[in-house]
Amino acid sequence: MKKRRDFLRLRKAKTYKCKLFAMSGGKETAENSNIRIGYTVTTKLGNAIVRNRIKRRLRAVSAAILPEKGLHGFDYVVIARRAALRAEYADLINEFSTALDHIHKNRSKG
RNA sequence: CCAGUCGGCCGGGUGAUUGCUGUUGCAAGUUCUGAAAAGACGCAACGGAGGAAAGUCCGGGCUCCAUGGAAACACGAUGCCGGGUAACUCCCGGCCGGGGAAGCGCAAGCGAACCCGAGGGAAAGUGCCACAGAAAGUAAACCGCCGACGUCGAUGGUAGACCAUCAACUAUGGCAAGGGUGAAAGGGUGGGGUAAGAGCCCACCGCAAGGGCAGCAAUGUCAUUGGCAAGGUAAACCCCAUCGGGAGCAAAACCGAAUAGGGAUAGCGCGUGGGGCAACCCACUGGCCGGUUUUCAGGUCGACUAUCCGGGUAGGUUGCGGUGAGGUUGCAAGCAAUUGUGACCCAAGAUGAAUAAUCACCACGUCCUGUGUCUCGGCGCGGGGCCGUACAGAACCCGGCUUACAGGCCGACUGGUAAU
Repeated sequence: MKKRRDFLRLRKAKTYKCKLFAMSGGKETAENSNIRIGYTVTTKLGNAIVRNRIKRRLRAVSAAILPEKGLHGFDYVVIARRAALRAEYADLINEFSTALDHIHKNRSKG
């Protein structure tokens, strides 16, 4: 996602929080359209070097998991926390997967 | 060899695997996204951060807007001199001032290397100078010094009045040398002089004035004269001189939905007055237009209805990757900044923002340790720990400044020690 309004639309969506990041997600587009994801890394987390590194790690994780576990028509927003910089890759994978399960649960209602 | 100061440069390497991004080539579809504009998807080759890319503090290029003349005022910037540059508040060279170990001088002071300086004007004006101190600027007098024709005492002339000499004390008197306060006390040192003192006088130092000489200049220097007048602060107001349009790539150009506004034409006949049947013409008045004001000149605008048209917003493409104040390098000129000229080269282009990750080996530093050597603290060679390898990410492009930075390399200067 590249537009600010896409991010704002997910502010009230279902959210999963952990030490590494917070993830929001919801069904926003048609059933057959692509999965979309956006990353929020604020200036509080560090300088440009640190922020770029966090975004690269999160992209690597989502590229590994989303093709399998992501749902078409869903938008996701990942808000990074400082711990995401130094966390083990395996921990990131686990938390990311848990977050997706949490968001997808009870999706028939909303 | 050691220590210090100043300046310049570099700022990890090689390989493998997996990714990201751009360009080019090939391939591909009645494909996918989108109303459109436009974009996405495959394979291969090649390219892919910095010395500060940072802060966004100056100066330019570039883009758009504005830009009639004159005068005054205001605002902002700059501020020793010369040179460099596209330009600068930058750079180079010089001058001056301040600091400054050794040294010179009785002293005041002078003072090479090196460091620092927003370094025009304080003998136009105004303001300010805390605390302390008597006094902070038309000087003044706390302690202090002097001291009569005054007071008191002694001695003498003659017992007294009175007079003379000496000592002490003192002022509505003289002084500012010494003490004390302060960041700063109205030239300094030495001598003469005096009741005590004082540029009161003299010598030297400092200062000022006009002059000679040297220098493009800032300025320096020489003698003469003056006789000390002129405390500091302009990064307080101010004065003087010089210079100065605005906004920025979210600039700007092109393509281009919805909705709301805009323009043109027609109708109606519109701020005031006059003419005309009317269209319209003339005059006057008002609003708006440059930082402000004045003046001359100029431009522009005014209600309602209908029809038609096109620009702009969201979004997209270009701008934007390249012949450029370009890079590498040689020669020449110059103390230098820099300039001239020859040869070779063409080098990231993202936009929720690529340039990375993992592993192996090496490199450097550090710690532990073995060993050789000598001037006994280093240096050389070897092994290990796996500890450390910074600051930091282009965002239209250049020139500077400032700030951050693990570690390393080179050069110059000064001083010390040893040897020749």
